[in-house]
Amino acid sequence: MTTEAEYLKNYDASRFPSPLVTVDSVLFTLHQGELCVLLVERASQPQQGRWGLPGGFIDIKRDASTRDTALRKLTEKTGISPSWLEQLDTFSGPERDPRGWSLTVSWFALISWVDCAPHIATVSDAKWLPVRSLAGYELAFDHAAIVQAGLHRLRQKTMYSLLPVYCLPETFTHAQLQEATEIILGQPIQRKSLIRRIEASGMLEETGESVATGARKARLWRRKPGVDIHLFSRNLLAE
Amino acid sequence: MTTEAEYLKNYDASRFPSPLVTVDSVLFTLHQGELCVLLVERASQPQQGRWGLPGGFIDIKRDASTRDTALRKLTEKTGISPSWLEQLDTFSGPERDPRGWSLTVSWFALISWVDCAPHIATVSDAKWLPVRSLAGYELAFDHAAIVQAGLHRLRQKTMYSLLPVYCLPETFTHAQLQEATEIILGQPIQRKSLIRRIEASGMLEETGESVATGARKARLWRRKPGVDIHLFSRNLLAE
DNA sequence: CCAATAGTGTCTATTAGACAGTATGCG
DNA sequence: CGCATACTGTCTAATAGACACTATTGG
Repeated sequence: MTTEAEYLKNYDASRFPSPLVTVDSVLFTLHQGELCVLLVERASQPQQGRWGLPGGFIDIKRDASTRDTALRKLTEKTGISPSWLEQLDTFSGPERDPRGWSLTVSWFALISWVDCAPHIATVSDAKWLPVRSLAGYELAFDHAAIVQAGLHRLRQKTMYSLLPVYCLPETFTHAQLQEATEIILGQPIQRKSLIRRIEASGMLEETGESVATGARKARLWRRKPGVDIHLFSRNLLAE
Repeated sequence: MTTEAEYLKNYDASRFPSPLVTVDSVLFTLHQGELCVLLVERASQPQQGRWGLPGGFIDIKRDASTRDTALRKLTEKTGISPSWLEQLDTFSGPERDPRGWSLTVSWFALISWVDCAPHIATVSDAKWLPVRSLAGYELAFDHAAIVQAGLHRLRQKTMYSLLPVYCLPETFTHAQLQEATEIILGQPIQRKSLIRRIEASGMLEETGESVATGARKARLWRRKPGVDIHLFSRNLLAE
């Protein structure tokens, strides 16, 4: 009989072959009417020179979870933290990375373009790619599939929540949220439906400010501090 | 400059400290009016003797993905494959396993009780625990949190799909599906609403058989082969 | 025929879609 | 004052909830 203490004293984690573990993030933003995903150029082998998702290995000395790893890697690239971050899926198998059996924990993130554009613009190994241009790229590893999973999550969740607010600056108008939603869904939505949802959600509050848009001034809104995302029980665009 | 081939030749995966990776599954079934989760008694350290989720290490020689690992471990315990299996979430951190920084990929699974009861009944280290009795158990590691995540997924998805069919035998009546749904949601639903959804989903077909229940015979239904799950655009019980 | 369960008809409630109508601000 | 854009009112459509009604089967 071995006690747990004795067992742990003699435990050697390297005795069994273990997969290569990485953490990758699909970070979306909206810019100039386009939904864009953040890509980084791989500086080292394998697949050196290819574009792929921002990510890398867990630093078990510093990261308290894979969320921390995702945040750390994104902060390195964008300069700031995403406004939204949730786990997406894991992808695994013997073939997806030439170094061997590998597993990546993927995260799904949103950020407003104005919040991170300055930093991205100054680095040459990171860029925003419009998702409609993805077809022309051969991404590293299976990152194309991970981006597709992220797109699917984004579009689904946009149908039953106000998730697109996390792609907008701190304050925004109804029209901006409508445009963000329409870009993500790829089709127009009813402004009235959106405004009804904003009221029902309890997620947003007026700042009291207005902005001129060339005609009647539009009220500015922001996320209520400490209020969680609201999930609706019906979808938009339920054909 | 190193080519990818040269790089891979010299690559040593064990150079960097890597997390301990496991795969665990939350397998639910319905039995005697109760929602139950499969637990196994840990035969070895750490946490020997505690009950926890069926799972274990990836066998990189045999498993083509963590789905394969989940299936392999479930098959060892239940004797057969679950009717539903989807990825749930990953849980990670330095404290969740006493052996060190660890990560588990959790899977969410459903099975009909009649399909696996015979095998479970013959093994002493596995059992079905009604979820309402979970409070009295100290599960191994953070498995209590993983079970809660599974329960949440099950209840959410039951609101916008016919997921409970995967807890039923191959053929079943409307009344059985209604009862399964009510046990999962913990409250009664309208039979008419359920039947409307069955028709609209296109997921089920009549077998042509009927069963006597003590009164009028009930028609039997089964999942149409090759037909995927249907997601509704509105929830049941949208208070 | 009666009891019990299966299955249907149909009215109401809720919320999205459509779109017309009103309000406001600037030239 | 006119126009563009912001915002509102209100009708329709789709689908869930409620519940009464009919159908079938065994005794």
